Amino acid sequence: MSTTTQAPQPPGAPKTARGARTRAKILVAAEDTFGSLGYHRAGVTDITRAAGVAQGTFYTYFTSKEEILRELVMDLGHKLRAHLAAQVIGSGDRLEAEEQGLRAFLQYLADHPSLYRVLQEAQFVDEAIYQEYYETFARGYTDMLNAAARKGEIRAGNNQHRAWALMGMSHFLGLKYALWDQRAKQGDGAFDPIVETISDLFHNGLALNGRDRG
Amino acid sequence: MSTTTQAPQPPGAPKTARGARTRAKILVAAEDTFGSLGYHRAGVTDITRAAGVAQGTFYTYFTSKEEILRELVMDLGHKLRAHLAAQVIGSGDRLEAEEQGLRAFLQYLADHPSLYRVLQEAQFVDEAIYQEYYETFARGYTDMLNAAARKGEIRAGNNQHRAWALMGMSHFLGLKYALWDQRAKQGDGAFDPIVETISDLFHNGLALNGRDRG
DNA sequence: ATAAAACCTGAATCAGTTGTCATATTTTAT
DNA sequence: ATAAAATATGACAACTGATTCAGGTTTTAT
Repeated sequence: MSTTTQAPQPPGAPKTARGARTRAKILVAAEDTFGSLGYHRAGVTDITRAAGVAQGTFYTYFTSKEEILRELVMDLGHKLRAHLAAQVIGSGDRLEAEEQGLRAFLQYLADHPSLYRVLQEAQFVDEAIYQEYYETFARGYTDMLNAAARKGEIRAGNNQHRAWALMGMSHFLGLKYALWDQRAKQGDGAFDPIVETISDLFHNGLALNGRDRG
Repeated sequence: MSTTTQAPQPPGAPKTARGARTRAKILVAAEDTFGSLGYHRAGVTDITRAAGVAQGTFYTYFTSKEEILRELVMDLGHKLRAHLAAQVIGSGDRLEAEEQGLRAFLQYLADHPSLYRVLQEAQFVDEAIYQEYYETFARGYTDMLNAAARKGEIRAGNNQHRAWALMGMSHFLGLKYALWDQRAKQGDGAFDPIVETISDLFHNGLALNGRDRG
């Protein structure tokens, strides 16, 4: 048999350049629409209108509104991780990478506010995908911290706990300063004071005297 | 005129013991129902069924499904703050209070998982109330850190940034360890290792050598 | 005891949604 | 050039779920 085994395309995959274009348009429109209206307020109608196609076309490529959200979440996650990874290369050590990473994250959020909304709302539509998103992130983060600890760049400690704590810090700082506080999102060094505060925490802790205790 | 000026009751306020009871039943039922089904999946029907009253009764006390969510958010916020405040009195200094507070928060979340879901979902129903919740929290937190800095209990630094960072840490640690990781939620010291990790961060930072830099 | 106020009921209304389908158009392969 | 496959259309079926309302029941005040 001529076994030119094609990678089994998912059901709604386009088989034409035009189809691929349309699918992509819908995806972008969904990101915008979910981002501004929110998942529940956004109807499929709103998405297709924004994409400039008919309602029915949506169902040529996606089986449901929920499915497109899932795809969006994975998409945005990949993009963010790629962006952060790119911004962090060239850091001398882990602590420097943390600073760069935080800065890059805040900037990315300010530039792509939809990411946040889509992701956070996904939590209540399909909790599994939300968990997976953060567990994946945390796994990578933990590994990096473990490597840094081996290299003697950071103190020994439970790096899984730390990874979740650091993700939480970034998340809330982003929420407050990149999304809610509009002023000063412009300008390249807009987030420097925040990064500086966190850097100080990493280098010196919060206690007045950096000594150990019980 | 006999000016016995009553505090102007909100529209749907009950005027009878029975009414107050019913209203309370609905509120509790709403917390449970939103908590387990989520805001959107939970119908008013589900709430009233859980409360053991007819649909129509709901609208005797609340003007909309959205309104009861708002009330719930404020309610839960008050309860949580009261709980944390109570658990933290008797701490020697701010750092000890942070540890106690984190432990108490994690335990509270494990015991009242609805809090989290209701609050996070409120974000997409009425963003203003969500912001207000955290801004209120942050304000109090910042004040406490400022006071601690004056007393020399913690390093000088931007305490607003720190407040948001600390809230984020708690939030994510709670998400992961109090809500998602089921194992070991029992037992009094279940969260001790986590608190220990964060305590170490506060006392010694993340860097290997607690020296200052640039 | 009785009228008034408060409270409760649940069927009906009403606005909006997702997802389907028969049909029309465009692209691809021969 | 032409048939087959892929893509696009938009009206519509089927359903969901919030809110209303006219009328019954319980509580309160006199």
